[in-house]
Amino acid sequence: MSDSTVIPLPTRPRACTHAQTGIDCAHCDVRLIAVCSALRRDELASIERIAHTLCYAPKETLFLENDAADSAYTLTRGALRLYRVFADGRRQVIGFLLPGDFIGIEDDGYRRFSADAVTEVTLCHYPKRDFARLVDDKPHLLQQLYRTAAHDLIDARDHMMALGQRSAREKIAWFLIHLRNRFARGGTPSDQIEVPMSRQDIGDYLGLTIETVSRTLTRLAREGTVEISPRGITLKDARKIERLAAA
Amino acid sequence: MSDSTVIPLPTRPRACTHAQTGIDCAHCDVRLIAVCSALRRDELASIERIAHTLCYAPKETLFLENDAADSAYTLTRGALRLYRVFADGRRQVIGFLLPGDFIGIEDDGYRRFSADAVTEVTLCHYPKRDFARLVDDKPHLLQQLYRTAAHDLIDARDHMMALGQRSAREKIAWFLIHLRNRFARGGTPSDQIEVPMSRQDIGDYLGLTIETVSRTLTRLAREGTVEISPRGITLKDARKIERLAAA
DNA sequence: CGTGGCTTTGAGGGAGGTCAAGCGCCGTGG
DNA sequence: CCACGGCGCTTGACCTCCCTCAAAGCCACG
Repeated sequence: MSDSTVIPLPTRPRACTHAQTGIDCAHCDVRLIAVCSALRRDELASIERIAHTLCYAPKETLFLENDAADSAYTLTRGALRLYRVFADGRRQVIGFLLPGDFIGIEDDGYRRFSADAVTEVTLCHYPKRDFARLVDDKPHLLQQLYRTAAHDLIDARDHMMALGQRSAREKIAWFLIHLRNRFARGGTPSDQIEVPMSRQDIGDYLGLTIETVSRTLTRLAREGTVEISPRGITLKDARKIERLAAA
Repeated sequence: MSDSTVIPLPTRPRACTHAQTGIDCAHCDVRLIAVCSALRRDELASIERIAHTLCYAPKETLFLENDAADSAYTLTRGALRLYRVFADGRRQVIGFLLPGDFIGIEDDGYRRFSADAVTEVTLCHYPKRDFARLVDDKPHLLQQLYRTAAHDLIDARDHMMALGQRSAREKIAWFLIHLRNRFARGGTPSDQIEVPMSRQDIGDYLGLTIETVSRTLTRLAREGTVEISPRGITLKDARKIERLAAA
């Protein structure tokens, strides 16, 4: 994100074409991994009542840093990018969110980062007020939020390790392993990794330029360690990548 | 932390010489900023009952990554260093803790980082079991812990910005401003900053070598922007440092 | 007064950034 | 249907910032 001083504008969210039918938590894909997993089956109605579904197209912006934070979200489909930018345009991608992830933890009133859609995304949206009331009402939901925050902290510190100590090669390896494991979320991780984000995104996530990302990947590909395809990367020698990532 | 493969051993904590008298939360220096600020005056006895005071000398280790996490702490005096190390000895300092800071958030059973004393420190120590029971009992304490976690997350992401996007010069400037503001904690920040940690610590905190830290500081000093003394740094041109740090 | 730890300073090299050009893919419009 | 343009990715040449290696200075402490 070197040059472009174009400021993205928050996009008006749109009702999803496939979401004519309202919220049905019991059959939600992320029921078991999202924060709402803290709610018992008979409590689901209380969150269904305050939630509604939202969709964004790739590149659309959910919100910008310093916006008023008047809603929380659970991502149910697609991938989001969270980031902060310096005045001069340098961008740090804080993280990529995948289905089951939650937004709404750290803001006391205003957002501490910007968020936009990497792919087509679907979200479960909660007005902040209603959500806060719900949390007040259900202590186990607060506990779940606390666990989520704690987990995010671990993630952030892993990320710090990568940014501060690893070489470009190690950063890329770490990114691939990290992405693979997150896609798996408990299930068996596949070495065929979908990579929906651009080189620019990856670079800004790892503190590298797009050229270095590209060069490093092609070098790994030439060595036969990975295989690069238009919308994904396959680990041909997962062990080697893991070793690099652990380093 | 390039070479040394010496593994520090957790140190047996010692009763503090000046702490013969047991815990007295009402007169605690960090009463208003620590997590226990969530407790009403009449609730203090419940935490005094489970807490006791601990002291460590500089360089002593509280615990290591992967240790069982069977206690939580509030730091009441001195400075701690939290860090993780790679197998090959590379070290990332996660953060420095100052009076009022809390340890005990992110571990589900074992520690995610190591911690040791930078200066002489005093801690308020809580056995994990007792502390957990207390939290279960007091929802407002859980809320406070949640806020603390959220705040730590913001901190971690600020740190990520520094590690990923800033030059050596900007990193140092950011570090100085950051430290100054944390020492102030609401009060008026003084441009005379105590810097108890070594160049090695600062380097590992910022993803730089000690040589780069040293060179960058002396360059700032030669420009008259800062003044370096044995145990501290004075900002002679705070504006300039702030501008660099914001970058 | 010597020894060891921490810091500073210098010289040299290399990983990754910068600048620039070219390629492949896809959507658009003639 | 093909030409064109734009965007994202790759590749190359060059350069710079920071790392590496080495030596010397400065305290503090025994």
